[in-house]
Amino acid sequence: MKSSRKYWLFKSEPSCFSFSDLQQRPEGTEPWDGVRNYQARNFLRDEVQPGDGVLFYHSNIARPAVVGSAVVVRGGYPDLTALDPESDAFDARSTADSPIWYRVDIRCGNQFVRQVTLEEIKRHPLLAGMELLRRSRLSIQPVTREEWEIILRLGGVGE
DNA sequence: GCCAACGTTGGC
DNA sequence: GCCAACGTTGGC
Repeated sequence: MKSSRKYWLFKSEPSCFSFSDLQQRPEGTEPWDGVRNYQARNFLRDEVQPGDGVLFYHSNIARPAVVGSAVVVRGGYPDLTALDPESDAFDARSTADSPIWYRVDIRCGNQFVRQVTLEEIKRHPLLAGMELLRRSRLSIQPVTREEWEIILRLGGVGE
């Protein structure tokens, strides 16, 4: 049985990696690496699948917002930055045989015509249950199909 | 830049 | 396995 498509929200500080950075990558594709939180890791390793939809969220700025969509093009595989002593995300506990951290690859979808701000999400009755409003620290979050559709519509785009 | 929330570490 | 100390996230 083919599992159905899932939807996610990925956070990024735009000063670190923005949606426009993603758009400028070859084929708009980038490994989503450096995640060092176990719950987020579990999603990346076990649940995020090729074809899943991603809401790209800019955090830690004056006007936090979902700014675009993306699609998963490769499911969970070991995050090799954990093995690289030169990397900021190096983790001495992780090894090639027994990796701790995982990443997925995403490809940019559409930049929103208008950003969907955190403030707007808070005010929207149908978005009040979003994980984003409850688990402030989680950088990879599941999103329902309904939330996905509403936010794309508010953003003024299809996928 | 402040600071509350909260995930992680490590002593016991 | 508890929990205090510590570090980081992220809204404001």
